[in-house]
Amino acid sequence: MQRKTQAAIEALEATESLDELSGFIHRLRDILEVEHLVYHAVNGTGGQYAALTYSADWVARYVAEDYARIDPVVLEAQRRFRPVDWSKLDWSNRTARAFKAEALDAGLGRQGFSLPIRGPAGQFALFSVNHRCPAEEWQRLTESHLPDLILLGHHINQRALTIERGSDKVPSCRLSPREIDALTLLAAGRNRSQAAETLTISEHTLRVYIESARFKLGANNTVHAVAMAMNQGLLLL
Amino acid sequence: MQRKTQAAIEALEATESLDELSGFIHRLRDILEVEHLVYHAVNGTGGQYAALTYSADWVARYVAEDYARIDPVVLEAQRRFRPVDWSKLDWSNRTARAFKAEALDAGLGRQGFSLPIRGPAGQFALFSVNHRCPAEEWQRLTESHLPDLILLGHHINQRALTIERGSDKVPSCRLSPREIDALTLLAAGRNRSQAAETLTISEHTLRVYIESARFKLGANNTVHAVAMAMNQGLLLL
DNA sequence: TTCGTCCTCCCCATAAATAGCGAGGGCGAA
DNA sequence: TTCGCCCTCGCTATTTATGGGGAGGACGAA
Repeated sequence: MQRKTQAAIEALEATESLDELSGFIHRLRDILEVEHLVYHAVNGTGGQYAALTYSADWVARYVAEDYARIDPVVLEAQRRFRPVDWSKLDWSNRTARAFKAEALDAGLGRQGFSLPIRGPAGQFALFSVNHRCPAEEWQRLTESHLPDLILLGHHINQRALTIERGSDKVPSCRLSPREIDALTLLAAGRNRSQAAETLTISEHTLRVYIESARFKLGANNTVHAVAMAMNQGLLLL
Repeated sequence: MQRKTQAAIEALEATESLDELSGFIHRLRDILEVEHLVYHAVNGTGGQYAALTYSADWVARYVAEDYARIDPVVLEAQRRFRPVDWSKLDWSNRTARAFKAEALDAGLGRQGFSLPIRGPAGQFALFSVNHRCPAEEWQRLTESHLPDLILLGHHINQRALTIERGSDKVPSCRLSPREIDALTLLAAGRNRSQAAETLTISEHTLRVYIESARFKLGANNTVHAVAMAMNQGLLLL
């Protein structure tokens, strides 16, 4: 397995476009001998990209119905660091059961897990493996392959980031220290007068920083500026 | 090496407190036979924790001078997904050179790299390896050990999260879909009337959602609420 | 059924942020 | 040295957000 992973990662490095990445995902599915493989990324500014082996029908329905909002796997993975085993989630409520029925209908296997991956600027991706086998076999599979899959997931994400913007680095404008201070304090919940007091400057000066930051970031207003700065990892809080 | 990593991860699972984690870092440093090892985490709400082998003096100075704001390694790692090789950074400007001189003075080796690790709710950690050896040897070391170190870093972070709050799950309040919609649009730069128009509801209704979200999140104002929601990964944008 | 939560709508007064005009000194790069 | 950027301060007017009070229907869980 380790050898296979190494080979897969090397093949991955050769992918130059999102199409090739999709092809890679399909080949990797065959190599791993599982039912489905999904890489799905959402970047901090709302752009989405997926490379997956699900049927086009299921993908279309998932997107159209905005299932990401109710999919228990997505909801759980967003709050966790560890891989999420699908069978260990709460499928008891009505929406979850309906969703699961639809998923099985669309050809998904009953076993699966999803690996949350987070990148810079609020980027979030899920690398999911889906399979059709007895629970014990699935248990063995996941335990033995998890380290390799974690590594693979991270490399895929890194590759996707690199393809998307030529590097995995977030392009970010430079804010001056004071501008960062100002936005940080606002993000922490202070209003302008409190923030100015904290920085021991006049409220007007603080305002100048906010305006300047807004201008640099191309933000429409303060809320927007803070959100953008957070997305770009400019605020240490 | 792979065997060592496996053993280390198993030992890691047995740590039950932050002190034990610190002890683990020290032992791991000896096992890896490197100069220094650092795990440093910042959670979304500003809490910090570090387990490291640096001298107490250097740590005290780093914290007192708020070096995280100027440390080129930290600044670069925040915008990247891949490990950051210290030697490949820009050390040319004045502050960076002064910082490097101080670091070398404090007993750090010239070689090093840092692995950015991101958890839920805006959590960010750096797992850094520092060593004292010729550049070519360092090159070989990093190349051969990188996969293991990535795995180790993630396990350490997971362990730290688990120790800190009993699980790696983020306790987060539930926002209703409309509340999420409202905050998301505000974060995207729209004002209330525009956001209301987008959602085809009255501006007043939108306001109710924002207030409700503010209340649930315990936020002082809208900017704060958006920042908190982003930190908790509640906004998909 | 009842309770809680969510979604939707309205008015009014006050607090806060935004937009516009200024000004001057410091400090580094070209 | 000049140009640009950063830091600092003041005034005024307008727009926008917040806080307080209401109200009703839908829907799911206990």
